[in-house]
Amino acid sequence: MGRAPCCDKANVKKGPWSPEEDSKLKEYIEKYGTGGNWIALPQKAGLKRCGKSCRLRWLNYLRPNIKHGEFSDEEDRIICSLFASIGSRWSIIAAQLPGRTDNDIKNYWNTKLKKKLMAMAPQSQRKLPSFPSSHQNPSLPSHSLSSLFKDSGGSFITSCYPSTKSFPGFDPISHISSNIFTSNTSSSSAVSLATNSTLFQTQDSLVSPMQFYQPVKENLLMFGSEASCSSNSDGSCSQMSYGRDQIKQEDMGLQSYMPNGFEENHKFMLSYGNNSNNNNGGENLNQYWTTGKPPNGYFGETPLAFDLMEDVKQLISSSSVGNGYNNSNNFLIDENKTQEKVMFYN
DNA sequence: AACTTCAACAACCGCCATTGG
DNA sequence: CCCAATGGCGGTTGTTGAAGT
Repeated sequence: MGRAPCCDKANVKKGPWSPEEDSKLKEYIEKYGTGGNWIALPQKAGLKRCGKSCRLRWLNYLRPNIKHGEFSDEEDRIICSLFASIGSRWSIIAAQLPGRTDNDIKNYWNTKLKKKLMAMAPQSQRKLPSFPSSHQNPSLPSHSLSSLFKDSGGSFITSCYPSTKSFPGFDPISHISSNIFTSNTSSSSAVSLATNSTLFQTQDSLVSPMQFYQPVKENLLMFGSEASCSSNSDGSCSQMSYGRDQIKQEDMGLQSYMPNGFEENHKFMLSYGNNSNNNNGGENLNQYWTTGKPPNGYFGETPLAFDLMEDVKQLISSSSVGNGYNNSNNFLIDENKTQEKVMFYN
């Protein structure tokens, strides 16, 4: 038996919204709020619309401070840079562009920005390379420019936008706020990206997508709303930490963030604990890593990025570190309990 | 003027994650 | 723990108007 429909399809209006419907919805929400229930809202507001449709209309068009119209060069830059990094995570990208909706950005990318990019590409490379198929890596963004780098040997973007050429789409994104990837919802995981130049170089010494990011801290790739870096005993620290959302909701998305340089010759360490000092979970895991054997697939096996998340999930759910998915003590947590992290060291 | 093509964007659909009974 | 309801997201389709023939 299939899922029950969210509304009575026969009795809901579809198609473009009329001004009357808009004002009904706007007035109702401004007066009563959404009540946390979109499904019930249309009936209360006197609308013959599906709840989902109301939600979309409100979020994409009616809510205050929505920006319509031309995208600025600055916005182009941010979109392109983020797309190159995380792929088609439109909601995350939209969170970095106040007033823009994910739908808006998606449309803008599909109709203009992508073409702009293609138009600037050399003739021989105008066809975007094929992306990894879903059976290889179903979670990889379908239009990930990181994949594009891999598949095209890294030459596509560089030949479009050599480093000497100023192009709004692929300048470094140092201007992006440190709370990049912070969603505007209750979960406030954030990301800051950093790398050293060698770490992210592709195997064939061509350009890496990460070169578009300004290094913030050497040898560090961190996902989290504040920069906390734990060093290895030898002082080296190459760390990636991911916000809670990346782990819980988009855990496989971790692969998307795996820079090429990590695929070989890098060890990884997974650490859990609370924010300032590792708790037992972290200690257990550190011990696991320093004294025990790493999970299969961690060292020198390619494609590491593809295997990594499975191993992380395995670790998290293993008895040695407890059930990290459900037991928040096993994550790094900030004082607001919004910043749970997984870290990797080399 | 009529028709066709194309671009832009609004809206829908289906899937998946989360939540709460 | 299970499952239905709901929310959120990304991909896709539909609609509209402008431009071209």
